[in-house]
Amino acid sequence: MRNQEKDYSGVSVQALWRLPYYLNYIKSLDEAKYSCISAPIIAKALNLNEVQVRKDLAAVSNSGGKPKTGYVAKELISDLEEFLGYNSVDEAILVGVGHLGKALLSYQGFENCGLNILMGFDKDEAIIGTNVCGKQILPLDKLKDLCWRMSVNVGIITVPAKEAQMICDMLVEAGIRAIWNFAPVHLHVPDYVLVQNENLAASLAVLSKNLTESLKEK
Amino acid sequence: MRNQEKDYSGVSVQALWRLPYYLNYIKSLDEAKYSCISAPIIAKALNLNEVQVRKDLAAVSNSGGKPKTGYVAKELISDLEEFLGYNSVDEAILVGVGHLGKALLSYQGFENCGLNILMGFDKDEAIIGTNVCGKQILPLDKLKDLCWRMSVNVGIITVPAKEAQMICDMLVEAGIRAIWNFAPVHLHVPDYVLVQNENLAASLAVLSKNLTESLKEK
DNA sequence: ATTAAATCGATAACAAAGTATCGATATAGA
DNA sequence: TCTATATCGATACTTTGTTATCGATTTAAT
Ligand SMILES: NC(=O)c1ccc[n+]([C@@H]2O[C@H](COP(=O)([O-])OP(=O)(O)OC[C@H]3O[C@@H](n4cnc5c(N)ncnc54)[C@H](O)[C@@H]3O)[C@@H](O)[C@H]2O)c1
Ligand SMILES: NC(=O)c1ccc[n+]([C@@H]2O[C@H](COP(=O)([O-])OP(=O)(O)OC[C@H]3O[C@@H](n4cnc5c(N)ncnc54)[C@H](O)[C@@H]3O)[C@@H](O)[C@H]2O)c1
Repeated sequence: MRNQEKDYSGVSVQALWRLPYYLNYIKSLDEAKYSCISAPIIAKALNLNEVQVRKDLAAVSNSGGKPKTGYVAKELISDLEEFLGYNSVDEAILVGVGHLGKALLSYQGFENCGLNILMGFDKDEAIIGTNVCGKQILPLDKLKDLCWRMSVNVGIITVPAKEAQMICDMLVEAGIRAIWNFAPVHLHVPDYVLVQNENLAASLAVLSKNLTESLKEK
Repeated sequence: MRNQEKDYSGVSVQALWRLPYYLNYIKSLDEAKYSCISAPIIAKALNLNEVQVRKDLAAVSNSGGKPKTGYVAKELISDLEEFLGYNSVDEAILVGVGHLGKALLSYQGFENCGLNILMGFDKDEAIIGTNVCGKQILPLDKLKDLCWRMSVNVGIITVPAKEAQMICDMLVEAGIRAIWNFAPVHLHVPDYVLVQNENLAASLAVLSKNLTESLKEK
């Protein structure tokens, strides 16, 4: 529901979620001081179990670590980036250029993660023809043709919940292979299309439930 | 890393994530036609296992279901809402009123989920004093005092990654008990403070990894 | 009234993820 | 050079989460 189910390449879904944190942490280190980094140190920094870190790293890196010293930071970084696909760019389009859509369109950080959002689509005449951070906003009727022509694989849905399934169908029709869905609904897609849900309301529910329980404890 | 670890009230973390989808789905049904709803139907609609649905519902609802007919939709809705804490409001403040922060501040949907974002904080003079959807933007030096006075429990972090830990410390100092963190970094907090990470970059990594593998398959 | 079909709840089997342990090995310091 | 220690990788174990099965129960149709 939340994540993809399958675990590709021997890496579990949950492990995959941890990888960006490893990468981020290792990158944040002072290179001179930490040319090598060990599993226990990473584990401590990220509040994880040391064995888990070792296992996760083993799954994505052949570089291997040395007893006493740990792993070579540089190699880990490049292995993680390679594994996460940060080096190969996916082309994406976004549908629904409202508050959230605009935030995503203007975010630079995705480019470092191998996602290139080419343009936005909306049904609102007022916004069609404008651009957000240099990215054009186009009408929906251009969607299919452009996706085919530019071989876009990823579609981002930031329209209101009740429009989401319709837009989803349109994206599938346009040859999209993966959908990043921010609308709080379950989408129906053919088998060959991936859906990654980013359900902030669900996330919030988890937070508030835990908060309630945590406050109760005292 | 991604979620809270503990499973309160006999509901696993993963189950908790599914609950909002159940709620959403059941609410979307035509009341007249579906005054009762069965686990197999819900399972089919959300692409889940029937037994899992039954188990999840059993954990949050005492209403119980009847053979042949299923559960009473109305009761399920109210039990789910109650369990998820949608009836009791948490007060929140948000720090970092940039692209993403503005989107969150202007989103109405959180109110139905029991989250009330009172106001925003930023360090940028240009935005301080303005308001977003009726919510005031204040300078950081007002943060601590206001949080104490209004007994704010939830803090939302939407500042750049490198500022996040500092803001986090400030929130902890201000008595915040739960942090919803949108910056792609691991935050260090005392035991009694909850952190829910909303790491879009990590989410994207999962998506793009799966996409790559999925495209490879054919 | 009896029977057939659908669904429930409980239990049990299975699968996945996380953690502990242990021997092997590389390094730093005696 | 030798020894103590930190860390690795592999294996075994534990916990958590998912799925299958089965008897019991309710309803609707014969
Ligand atoms: N803003 C948030 O913080 C936030 C939080 C959680 C979830 N979400 C979800 O994200 C989605 C977008 O939220 P938002 O706050 O940006 O909403 P919004 O109303 O600001 O933007 C929606 C945009 O979609 C466009 N749109 C509507 N119907 C369309 C259609 N059929 N085709 C193309 N474009 C269409 C509208 O013109 C508008 O520009 C919603 O599903 C919402 O539930 C948003
Ligand atoms: N925009 C997105 O789509 C997106 C996606 C993924 C992650 N994020 C993360 O969310 C965070 C915010 O992203 P954004 O795109 O809104 O950035 P942004 O630059 O648009 O906004 C950041 C805001 O924080 C304020 N700020 C900076 N330092 C501050 C401080 N010390 N105290 C108070 N306010 C401060 C700035 O004035 C600005 O208003 C970042 O950590 C980013 O990595 C954003």
